[in-house]
Amino acid sequence: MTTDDFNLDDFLPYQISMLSARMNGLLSATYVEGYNLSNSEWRVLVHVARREKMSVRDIHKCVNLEKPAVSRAVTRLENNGLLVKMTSEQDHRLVEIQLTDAGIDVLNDITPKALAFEKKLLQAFSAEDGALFYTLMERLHNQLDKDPNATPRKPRADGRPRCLPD
Amino acid sequence: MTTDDFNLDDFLPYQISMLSARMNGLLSATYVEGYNLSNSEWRVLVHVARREKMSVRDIHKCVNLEKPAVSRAVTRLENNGLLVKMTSEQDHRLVEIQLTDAGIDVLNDITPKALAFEKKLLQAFSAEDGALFYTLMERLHNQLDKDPNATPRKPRADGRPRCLPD
DNA sequence: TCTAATTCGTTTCACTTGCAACGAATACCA
DNA sequence: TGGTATTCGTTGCAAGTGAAACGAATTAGA
Repeated sequence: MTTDDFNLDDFLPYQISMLSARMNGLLSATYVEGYNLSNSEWRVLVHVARREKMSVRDIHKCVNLEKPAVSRAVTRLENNGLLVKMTSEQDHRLVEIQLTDAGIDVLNDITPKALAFEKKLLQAFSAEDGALFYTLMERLHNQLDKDPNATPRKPRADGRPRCLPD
Repeated sequence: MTTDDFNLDDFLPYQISMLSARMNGLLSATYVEGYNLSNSEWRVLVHVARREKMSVRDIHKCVNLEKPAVSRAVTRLENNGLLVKMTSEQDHRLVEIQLTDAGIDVLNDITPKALAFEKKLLQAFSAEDGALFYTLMERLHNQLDKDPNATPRKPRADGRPRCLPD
């Protein structure tokens, strides 16, 4: 195997990285529109919407963000009036994060746009291909799980237990 | 559409972002191993291997890196003795970048590891599924191309013309 | 030929990020 | 109960990134 034969463009991790960058770059335009939200802030906002009294740790556990990133995003969002932060009564280490009405408004405005963006993307696929693509991504995740050095996958945040506060 | 119905985990851009992050995070371990190369530096190194007398602009045009990122990566690689930089005779603005023997050695060591990593990932797929996955990614790229705000896709760097210095 | 526009690579700046360390609060356990 | 460990959120720090600006070199056009 000589070095010359290696072609970055066909290299799977690079391809996915490129696709991700393009896609998320374009998506940013959606939620930056008017509100100037960063990617991290949007993720936090979306996740906090799931439930009242979310803690920084809850968010960190579910969304793919480091603890400091969550902390800072929350601070910025609070400064912009989109959420409020109160120290928990039961455990003074914990912070209870909650959307404000303004935060809810913003989210209600942005969410449909984000979904429309996704929908437009998915027009590239037939219904079966769309499902297949998700399946294939899932297989790659499973393959990554086999490597102990891989970043562990974040649990799902939806209805099923895995991620809601214990 | 209420905000609560939105599930980040099923959101295509987020999913791809997660997959990319996990995959590239794990890959980094490969080329950091012993050489302490950053992602940018590895991309530059790989690309420079394609041809002698590569310029910063050539790299920027092909690899998905901003010009300043390329410039700095090249500087670091030069300081580490993996490539040399000479101003072009014909055009004094241009820089001619070229791997050193040390650079070639490093690349010859890392490349097979990177390919092995990719191969292991692809074990998640049957041969047909692998090809299909690439096809589906291609369709997503095409869909992104339709949006004028999307970052234009970098041309391929392989034998076929698109990317080699004009 | 002489000036203006363009190109190339670098630098600067503001911003984000990941990692480690820290103080405060709580849990654990002899 | 008292002392150690652990957990939580924040902060500092070093490094990386994107956008704009800049100087040097070249090209284009009057």
